[in-house]
Amino acid sequence: MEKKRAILALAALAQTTRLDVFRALVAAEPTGVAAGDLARRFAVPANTLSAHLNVLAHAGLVKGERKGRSITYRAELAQVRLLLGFMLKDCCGGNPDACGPLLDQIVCCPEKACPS
Amino acid sequence: MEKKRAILALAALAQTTRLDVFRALVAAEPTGVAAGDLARRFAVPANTLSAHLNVLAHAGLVKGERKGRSITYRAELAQVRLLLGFMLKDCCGGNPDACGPLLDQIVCCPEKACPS
DNA sequence: TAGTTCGATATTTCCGGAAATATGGAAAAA
DNA sequence: TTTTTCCATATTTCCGGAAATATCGAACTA
Repeated sequence: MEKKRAILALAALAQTTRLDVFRALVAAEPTGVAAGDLARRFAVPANTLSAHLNVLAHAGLVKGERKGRSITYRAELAQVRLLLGFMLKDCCGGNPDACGPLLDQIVCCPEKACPS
Repeated sequence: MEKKRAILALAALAQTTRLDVFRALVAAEPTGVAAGDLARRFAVPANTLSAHLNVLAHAGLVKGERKGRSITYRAELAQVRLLLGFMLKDCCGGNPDACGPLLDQIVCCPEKACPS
């Protein structure tokens, strides 16, 4: 991932409502959530939420698809993967010695990270 | 890492100069770099860089220590670790099925991630 | 009806000039 | 020699203008 897109993604996530929405969409994979449902869930006006969704979409982190009258948004996990890869490269690539303890302490799904 | 601090960190990194500086400091671990050297390297006025360093420090991503008349800044790898953990938790914790392919494709130091 | 776009306002962020603060070296004074 | 004074360097703080962002009512669209 190039720096420019990484900055877009970081900025998109650096806002309370957007981070909440994004987390909800990741958790809702692969089904997705309608924009209106998100607006209700987080008590945000529809137009404000629309603007936030637009920022997330512009960063490539989510994608909307019309489903009848409503529009279902889904998280783009591939983009998340690229973003995390970019950030890890900054640390590990820039300073390999820091990589070991860094990855060791990441507690997420260690058994899947090491498919023996 | 709590959400508030994660947002601070994401916002701190979502800016070209700050991301550049942060990357340089990660690469310069554990020695660190003086503020003035960073200003020269990235051709940014001292006061502007000082403001950026302040944002990074407030987010806990870097830390400055006086060394004589200059101030040496260092990256806080522990905080980076927390931030990456937070982001991974959003994906893996929120949707464990997405975790496997996500971590599999992270190319950083795979041999260290899986210390057989 | 569900969402988006437009337009206006409030707030925040970015930037750099000017001045203030901190440190230490070197010369001058006691 | 010790202390003070002065000066140069390093960085931060203060300030305001310009640009970007956040928010929401109202109109528009699918």
